[in-house]
Formats: sequence, C-alpha cells, structure tokens
Amino acid sequence: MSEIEKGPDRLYQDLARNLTEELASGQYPVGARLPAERELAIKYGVSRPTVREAIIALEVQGLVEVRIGSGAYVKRLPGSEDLPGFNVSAFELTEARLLFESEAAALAATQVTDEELAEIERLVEAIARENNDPRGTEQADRAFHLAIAKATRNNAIHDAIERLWELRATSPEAALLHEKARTANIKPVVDEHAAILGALRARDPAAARAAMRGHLSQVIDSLLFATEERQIEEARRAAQAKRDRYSRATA
Amino acid sequence: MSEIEKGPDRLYQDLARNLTEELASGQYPVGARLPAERELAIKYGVSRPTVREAIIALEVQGLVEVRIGSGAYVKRLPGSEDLPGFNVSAFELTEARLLFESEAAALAATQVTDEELAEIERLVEAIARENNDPRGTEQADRAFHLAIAKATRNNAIHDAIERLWELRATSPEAALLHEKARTANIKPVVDEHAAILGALRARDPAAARAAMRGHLSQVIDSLLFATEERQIEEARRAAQAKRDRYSRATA
DNA sequence: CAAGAAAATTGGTAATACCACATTGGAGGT
DNA sequence: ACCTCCAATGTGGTATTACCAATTTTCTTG
Repeated sequence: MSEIEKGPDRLYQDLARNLTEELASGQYPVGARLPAERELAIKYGVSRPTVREAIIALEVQGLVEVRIGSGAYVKRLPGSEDLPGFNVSAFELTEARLLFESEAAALAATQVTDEELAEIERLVEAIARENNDPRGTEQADRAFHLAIAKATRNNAIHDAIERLWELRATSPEAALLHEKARTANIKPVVDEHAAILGALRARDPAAARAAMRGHLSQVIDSLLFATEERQIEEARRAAQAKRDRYSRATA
Repeated sequence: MSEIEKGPDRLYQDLARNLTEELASGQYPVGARLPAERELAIKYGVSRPTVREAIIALEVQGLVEVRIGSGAYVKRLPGSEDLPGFNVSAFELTEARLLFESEAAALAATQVTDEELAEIERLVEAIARENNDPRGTEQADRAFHLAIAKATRNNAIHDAIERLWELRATSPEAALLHEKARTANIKPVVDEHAAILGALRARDPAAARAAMRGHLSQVIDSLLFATEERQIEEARRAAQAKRDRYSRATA
C-alpha cells in the first residue's frame, strides 16, 4: 500500500515513526492489535526483520506490548507520557507560581549580580515589545521569570520553577486559558515586571516578594476574568476565596 | 564465551540486559566502540538479527549511537539519566524546601481538613518511632511533608515538593550527607514536627510558615554540621551566609 | 452442543547473502 | 620522506528463507 517517504538511513526508524503516527492518529486504539509482522512487511515494502526492529523500538518506548504467538498490542498512545503532575489546572499552576516564585524573587534579591540585572532589564523591554505583538508567544515572559529563578543560585529552585512553566506549555487547557486571558488583558504586565526589576535592583527581598506576588495575583485575576461564568462558576469562586484567605494571612 | 543465563522469552531482551550491565560495569566507557555485531553474535551464541535487536533497544534508550559502516558507540552510561535537575546538592535541595514547603505549610493551614490533621498526627508519631530506630529510612518524614503538601489542595505544589524529595533520594551525595546528618542529630525533629502540626491545627498560616522554616533551618544546620571541614569549608560558609541573608530579610 | 484435537496464524530465532558506507593501509606520485 | 589517492577490508543495513514454539482458530468427534 503506502510507501515509506524518504530517508536513506535506518529503515526501521522510518517505519517506527510511521507506526507511531498511525497510533497517534487513533487508527489503532489502546488494546488493539497491530497487523502481523508479515503483513506489515508487505504493506510497507520492507523485510520482516526490519518490521521486527521497528516494533521492538516501539516496545522499548512502552507503546506496544508483544505477546508471543498472538501479536503486538497497543499499550498506550504516543502523546500520553506519564509525566508526573500532568493533570494540573491553570489556577493550580499559577497559585504554585505565586507561592514559589515570590520566595524565589526574595532570595534572588539577595544574590543577583549586575550582569543578571542587565539581562533581566533587557527581558522587561522584550516583554513590552511582545505585548504589542498580537501573536506574541510569551517567550520573553518565561525567560524573565526563569532568569530570576536562576539568580537564586539554586539549581533545585530553578528546576522546580522551570518545570511549572513546562507544565503550563504541555497542558492544553492551561495554555488555552492563558491565551484567552492574555488577549483580554495586555496593559498592566509591563509595569508589574518593571516593579519586580526595581526591587531586585534595590536588593530588597521583601519588596521583590511583594512585587512578584502582586504580579501573579494579577495573573490569577485575569484567569478568573477569562473563565466562562456558566462553566465553572463554582470552581472560580473557590479559587478566589482560597487565594484571599492565603493573601490575608500573609499581608 | 559467556552464556546467557535464563529466559524463554525474548532473547534480545536478555542480551540487551547483559550489554547494559557491561556498560554499567565500566567495561565500555563513554565513546568506546562495542564489538561488531558478528562478534557479539558469536560471543553470546545468538544470531546477528538478535544482536541487532538488542542494540536497537539500547539505541532507543539513548545508551549507544550506531554509525553506519563504523560501529555502535557508547553514548551515555545506564545510571546517568538526564532527569532535569540532576545536579543539585543537599544544600540546594534543602534551601528549596525551606522556601517552598514553608509557603506550602502556610497555604495548607488555610485548607487542611480534620481527616488530614489526624493523618499528619499519626505521621508525627511514626517519625518519633522512626527516630528511635537506628536504621530508620525516613519514610515517615517524607510522608509527613508530602501530606502537608497535599493539604494545599494544589497538585502543582504537591508535585513540585514531591519532586524535591525524589531528587534527594536519587542524588547519592545528597542521600549520603543526609544520612550522616541524621546519625549525628536525632533529637530535635520530633518537637519541630509537633510544632508544625500544632500550627496547622490552629489554622494559623503565619505560625505554620514559621514552624516549617524553623524545622528546615535546623536541617540545614545539621547538614552544615555533617559537612567535612577541610573539604568544603568555603562552600559551607557561603551557604551559611546565604541563608542568613535571606532569613534576616524575612524575619 | 461441548470438549478436544488438528490446522492455521503469529511471533522468535537462525542462517545466509548482498549492498552501502567507513576506515585503513599501501601504492604511487611528489 | 611525505602526501595523495584508491582499493581492500570491516561494519552496519536489509532482504530472503527456513524452521521452531506459542497461540488462536477451526473442525472433528463424542
């Protein structure tokens, strides 16, 4: 039937990629059996050893399970890596950032170097430009926050915060909600980022913490604003009340 | 030469396991070339297709890189997965916990249920028993801190803190240093944990934060105590000074 | 209709052959 | 003596064929 497109190297890799795509397309749901090795060999115009190599590649990746005398069965779909913490909402994510990044900013204020301050200042300007671009990707925003995390001189802190941003990128719902919030609310972020920068420049931990908290509180507000009323009104009120309680206790 | 031990299923898996062990043993350092497929086939008494399957399994795992016409070369050693944040010290880890878990405790104080309080109380008692056991594994300690993280009702926070504990477990140096610190300093932890529990029970965020900070500051102290003077005296002073600066700013 | 046996199907492994690419070493020229 | 080039050799890449073992299906049979 269909032919293998291109690639002079490693036929089995092309075939494994093709099969992975077919898995992702839903052509073979979880639990389904793949065609026999001999059939696949004919279908793709390759030899059976090559088919076996490709299936072994999928097997090692945990995509399929091979049962002797029976066949190769779909174990999980390509997209669904079991990354720990994959099931977090945009609210949880931002709440976590509110807690962690605020403290990180305070620590960074005691550690930041002049070079890092210059870099952060450059990123603030980049964020301003990014905001004017209707199709901005928030790359500068991410870089800004990670630069502060890095200024803590603590790899564990930097990694934890970087991870939160990755979760945001890999969670479809979170990315969508953030995008909605962004289009509806563009103005204040520049000032907030500048305030954070100012506190860092002053080497004032308390001010840096407060500025970061203010910024992320604003982000949560914009998320709340972007939330459909009818849809999750209850969850919205709960998130609001939760934050209020925490904020009041730490004011 | 050597024979394959056992296993009626999947010869290539046995062979891949054998090769992985030989990689781990340092028999083939990074960059070294593995014997030719034909040689391995003879050495292990299997056919070349089977050897190819095993090598492909290693290749998919990123252990070796196959160059056409040249051979299979060791890319990385089995133990060294590139988990993000693999290179963190015990100090960084605990400092991160000091920042994150303190805030998590504050948030948890506003969210914790009576059931969770009962569970946490149970864990405090378990920690006390664990401390009397010279070969305690700190399982209860971990469970205690994760229970508090869970009481925040925020999966992102829980995951981030859980990750820090995993890093501690997977980092040999960190585990070693903690073990040294534990044997040298057993007494205060019970009181500290009880203090945290008390603050949670009182639903007092500020007190919970302070209690957690006090506890983890104590942990850092014990780590400093366990650090060999001659070895990293400079790093020790730096860590001490860093924490002091942050603590003074948040007192 | 059910239980068991036979046949067909499927993955597992081996053996062999040939091709393409890489490396190496020696022939030949400078 | 040195460098260049190319052929021989080694190595992985793939195909073909064959046979075995486990499973599944089919069919016989009580």
